[in-house]
Amino acid sequence: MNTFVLDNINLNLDTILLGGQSFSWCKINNFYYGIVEDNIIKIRQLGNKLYWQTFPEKDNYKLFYSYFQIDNLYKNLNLIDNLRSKDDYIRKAVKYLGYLIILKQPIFQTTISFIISSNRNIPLIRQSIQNFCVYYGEKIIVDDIIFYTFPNLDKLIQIDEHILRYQTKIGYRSQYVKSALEFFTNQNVFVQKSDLLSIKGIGNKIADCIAVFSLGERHVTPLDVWAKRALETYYSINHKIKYEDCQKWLQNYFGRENVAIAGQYLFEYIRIFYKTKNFP
DNA sequence: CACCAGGGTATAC
DNA sequence: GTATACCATGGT
Repeated sequence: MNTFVLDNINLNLDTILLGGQSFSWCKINNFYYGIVEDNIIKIRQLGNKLYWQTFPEKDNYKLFYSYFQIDNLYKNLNLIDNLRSKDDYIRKAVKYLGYLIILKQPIFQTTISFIISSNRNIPLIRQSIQNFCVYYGEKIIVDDIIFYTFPNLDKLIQIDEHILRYQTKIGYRSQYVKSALEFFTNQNVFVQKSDLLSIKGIGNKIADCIAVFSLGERHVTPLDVWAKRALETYYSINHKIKYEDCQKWLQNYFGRENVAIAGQYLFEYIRIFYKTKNFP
């Protein structure tokens, strides 16, 4: 395993990897294993060290550094410290959740994943993504555990829409996946948020998921039912406020560069305590 | 049985 | 521009 030494900080990998950002990580024997398109990333945090390895290509520094945004790590943690002193709920959320980072996930897998996420809960989304991998991905064994990679464009485009719908259990969203596959077939490398809105099944919220979790956008956050609950509960913002106006309010309140990470804290924090209405 | 889940589309006004 | 029905699937 490779080692990355953290400067006296502790990342909350449970929330970062198993929360709302990605649906492709699992925790086995205290190691996290993540399916990142053709690769598996294995990681564990012990004391102030991150131990990591990649498969099947070993020691893929480029992948690890990019996915975990290592080059921006301390800058981003600084932003969290600034936010904490500025807002009481962020302060509570950081106190409870510790340090979170926003991953930079590959565009194709992220787009398919969040198209599938619409109007469903996280366990069900996970299950569908896993179906994609098991049925259409490549088998790869790591530590005697069987994984399946996320299928690529060339593979998925061969699958009949009705078969895909039946096997992955994504229901009516299969036509949205098809639209995404056509988009990537005609798209050369660079993807912008405005392009994503041309895909059927992608509206404001899912486009923001992809922008934040894959394209590195920082000045918006996905406004789903949980984010709206957080805004209504903590900041008395009516949930009927227009989507774009809501983002503007967040930019004004938290600062333009902080909306994504602030939103991530509010999302993960309220999801834990919403039922009890008690926010320690 | 009703209602909900990291929503979006089509249609109607 | 805004409101509403509808969309599959599985869990509670």
